[in-house]
Amino acid sequence: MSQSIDARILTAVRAIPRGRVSTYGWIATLAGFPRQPRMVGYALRRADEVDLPWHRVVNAQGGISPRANAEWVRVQRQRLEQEGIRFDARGRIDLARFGWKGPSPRP
DNA sequence: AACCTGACTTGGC
DNA sequence: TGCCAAGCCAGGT
Repeated sequence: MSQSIDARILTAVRAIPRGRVSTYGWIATLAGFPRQPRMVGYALRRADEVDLPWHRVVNAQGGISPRANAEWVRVQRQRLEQEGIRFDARGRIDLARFGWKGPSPRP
């Protein structure tokens, strides 16, 4: 296909439903790049798309990954809480409850 | 054109 | 539990 890696990753990110979260690893797999979660982070870092729900992507522990500008970490948590997502005392999300691994119907 | 740097995950001690 | 190495793309200097 002629789509760039970034484009495919961003497409997968856009599919995450509101009120749910996905991980770098899951998104990588959905985009067709299993075992390359770093690519997801890199793509998001470069992304400038305004409507992209980047805040719904968290790390495998259900936590928000640190980045250069710590300000965005706060923004991300705030946005997730607005969507009804709960954080535990350690600042982590219960992936078994809020995690979204793909378009397959959730039981 | 080489070199550096970033939103990660997993397996092995 | 925790630290380490490997896997590996793009854009900026």
